[in-house]
Amino acid sequence: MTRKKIQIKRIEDTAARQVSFSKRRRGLFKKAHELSVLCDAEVAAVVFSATGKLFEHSSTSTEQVIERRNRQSEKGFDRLASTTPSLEHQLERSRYALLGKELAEKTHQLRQLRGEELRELDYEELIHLEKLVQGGLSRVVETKDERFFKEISSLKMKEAELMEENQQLKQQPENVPGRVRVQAAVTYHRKPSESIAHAGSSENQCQDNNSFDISLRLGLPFPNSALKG
Amino acid sequence: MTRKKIQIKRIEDTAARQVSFSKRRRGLFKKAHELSVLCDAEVAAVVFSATGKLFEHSSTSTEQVIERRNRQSEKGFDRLASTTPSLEHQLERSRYALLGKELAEKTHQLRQLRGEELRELDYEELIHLEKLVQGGLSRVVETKDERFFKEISSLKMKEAELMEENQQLKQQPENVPGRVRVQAAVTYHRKPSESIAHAGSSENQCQDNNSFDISLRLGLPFPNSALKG
DNA sequence: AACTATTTATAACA
DNA sequence: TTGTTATAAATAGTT
Repeated sequence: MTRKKIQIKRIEDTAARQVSFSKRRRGLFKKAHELSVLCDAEVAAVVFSATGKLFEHSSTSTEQVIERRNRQSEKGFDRLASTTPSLEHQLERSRYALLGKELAEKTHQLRQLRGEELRELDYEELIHLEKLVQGGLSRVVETKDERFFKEISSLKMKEAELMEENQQLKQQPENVPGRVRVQAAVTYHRKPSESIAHAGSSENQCQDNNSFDISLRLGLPFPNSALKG
Repeated sequence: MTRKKIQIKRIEDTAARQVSFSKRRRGLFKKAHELSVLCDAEVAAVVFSATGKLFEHSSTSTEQVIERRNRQSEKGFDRLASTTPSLEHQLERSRYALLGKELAEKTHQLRQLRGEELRELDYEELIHLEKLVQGGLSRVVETKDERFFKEISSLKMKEAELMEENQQLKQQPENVPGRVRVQAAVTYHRKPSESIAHAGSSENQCQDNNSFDISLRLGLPFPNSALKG
């Protein structure tokens, strides 16, 4: 809160959000530390970044604080736990339920972002959702165009290089040490004329060009997942 | 840290310590809240006072955050695994793992729909994603405009009805059986003239109109969830 | 609980 | 990322 007062709502700019996250996380942990020391308290703070990374700070150990918290809040549950199958089982059950809840929530959010299940949203919420989706769309388009532009430039550069090379080769028709390079140039030149017959010429070219190989998909944790459902 | 700088060490004066505890605890929770909202993070803070009282704050639920933390380090399973690898347990564990995988996938999809983590998508996938988001946006806008239009029409109809009613009443100034309706009409007529003095006349009118009550939010399964993150 | 004089935290910028 | 700085926010001591 400086240089300018900000509203407490999601920071849309990704870079700024990440910077803020780092700084504020440090700030939070410092405050937690001070509280524990100054006031003789036991404090634990657990933070997950938007990317799912875990950060934690604790005056003792997070385990210990969680354990103490469980003891504190459970009290009446112990008797029930001993009667039913096993404590472990119950724990697992509740963890499972919690996970299911999270999953349901995320599924619901997904559907809303895709423009479904909007009946339950009021006017203001719809406007907010629109802004959210609009923001997402902008970023997608931006990324797409960026990549498009890069690939175009890369292709143009390569084209220019090859044309120049060919020009030089034409000027010295019978040059023995340059033979291999001549073949490469010829291969390149043949392709476009071939592809008039086929439809997907640009895609074929892509496969020939290493810098154009965008099959990062093999490294995807969830290949194409966002696109299919 | 004011009036005088203090050292970060246990405050010896009991009263001062308690006051500081209250103030700083609130401060910590506020910071935790801000971090979660601004940076789209999941945050939980657990505090035990020196007297053993438990305070906690969490962007979602403390349970959920603790659970996620367990999942993250995947140490939660180790305990179970070391005890009884019964068939039942194994089944449950695999179901749990499956659920976790789904959750991770959905989380990832959500981020992509919001225009993040796009690096791993190739050009075609980006185009597909763009269409998807565009479709969602269209539906959101459509729904929003539909609702807007409905409310406008409803208001206009109401206005027309009332105007007609007033017109009729003006033509028969002293009509005994119509007395109740005259009062209603007069009430309606007085409002706008009153509201010249006040500023927010339109808002006041809205509150009078049931069809304009858009507080469906109370029925939301996950209130605002899709909109906040 | 309020009030402020200060210290701290931090948003924007570099 | 790391640092700087102008300003907002938190809060120690006080009432």
